[in-house]
This record gives sequence, structure tokens and C-alpha cells, in this order.
Amino acid sequence: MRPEAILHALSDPVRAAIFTQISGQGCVQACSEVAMVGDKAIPKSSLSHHIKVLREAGLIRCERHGVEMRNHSRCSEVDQRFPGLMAAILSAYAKAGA
Amino acid sequence: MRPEAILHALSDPVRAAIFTQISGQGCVQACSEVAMVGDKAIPKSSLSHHIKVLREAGLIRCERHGVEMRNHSRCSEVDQRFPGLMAAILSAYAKAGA
DNA sequence: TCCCATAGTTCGGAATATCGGAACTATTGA
DNA sequence: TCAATAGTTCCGATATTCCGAACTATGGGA
Repeated sequence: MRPEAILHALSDPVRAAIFTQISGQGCVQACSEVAMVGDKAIPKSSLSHHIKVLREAGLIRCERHGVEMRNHSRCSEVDQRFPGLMAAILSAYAKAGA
Repeated sequence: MRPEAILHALSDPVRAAIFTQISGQGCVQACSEVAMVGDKAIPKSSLSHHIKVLREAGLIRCERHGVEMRNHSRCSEVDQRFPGLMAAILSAYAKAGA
């Protein structure tokens, strides 16, 4: 879980939005449920790539449940290792988006 | 001053190291003074590019003083806009580097 | 003034990464 | 076994990054 990977993962607004969705809603979402960012549809190959980047950065964990993949946020683990980082990043995006 | 630009700028360990140097030492450093990261020399064209990325992200300000360029950290301005962000990122790198 | 040294920037091509459509794989239910 | 759903992988187009070489800008002598 390297800081550069985390920052890189979240330096893409689309991935940041996906991660916000995943960590917001009870920490579980199938990929197809995050396929819209704003009013823009994300092609599924791109979505798959984004999910992979988030996973490899250690930000989410993915489990197959039947035919779908569930994405769990790993906020608390990240926060334990890098206190305040997630919160600061997400609130920066929230502030800028507003 | 967009969060994605800040995260992108600092998602490169070399740039993060350069920024740490600039914001550490009294907030002023000529480019040539940050040309070493660890024991690795940064080619000056790359350094110039890195400085530009940091500048465009709003993380530093550059002023020409005679023949040299002085780089000032804009920590406090960034912190005012996105509280805790800089500190969290730099401390994450510090922790990971150790 | 002219030339040189110093400090950065810009150019350009090679290496690398990203995006997204099309084809593929995995799982479930009929 | 077949069809449908959910993701992944492949691959070509595009965009980014890296860095050496050439260029620009400033100041200090002779």
C-alpha cells in the first residue's frame, strides 16, 4: 500500500468518483452499479481498468458473488496506515466539486 | 487549484521528494538545488518538467532572481483551501519512506 | 559592447500509459 | 446445453512521460 499508488489512483476524477460511491454506500457495490459518473457512462473495459487500479492501490477489495463482483472499500485499513489521508482527499474533491 | 492536479503532481515520488525539499527548507530553493533526489540525479529537462507540474498544480510559486529561479512552497494557501491535505500526503510519504 | 558561464526551457523522438470497442471468460438459471 | 449477465483481456489509437540536445535569458567580466 504505497502512497504514490493511492494518490495516482485518486488523481483521476472518474476513479475518485467511483471510489466515493463505493465507500459511501455501505461499502459494497457491483461494478455495474458504478458505471455512471455524473451523467456520463463509463465503458465497461475502462471501468474494469479503473477498478483494477483502485484494487492494486489497496483502496478496495473485490469479491465475486455469483455472477457479480462486489467492491468493498478499505477505508479503515488505509486510514490506519495513513491517518487522515483518505478523509483529506475525499473532502478536497467534495469541496472542489461544490 | 484542483485536487486532481495536486494528487497527480504528488503521485510521482520524485516530485513529492522535490516538493518536500522545497517546502522544508525555508520555502525557497533554486531548481538546481533540488536536482538530486536520494542519490539519483534528475536530468534538468525532467526537473524543469516536474517543477512545471508542481507550479501548475498550485503547489509552488516560482520567481526569477537574477540568473536563478526560486521556488516557494504554497503550503499555507493549499492548506487553507484543502485543510489537512498536504500534511496527510507528506506524512504518508514520510511513513512509507521510513 | 561582446562573449562566456550559469540556470532553465523547449523541442523531438523513444518508451510508456490510457481509453474504449470487440472478443473472450466465468457464473447462474432455464 | 444454451442464453443471459458481469467482468476481463486484447489491441490499436491517442496521449503522457522521459531525457538528451538545442535554445533562451540573465549577469559578470574583459
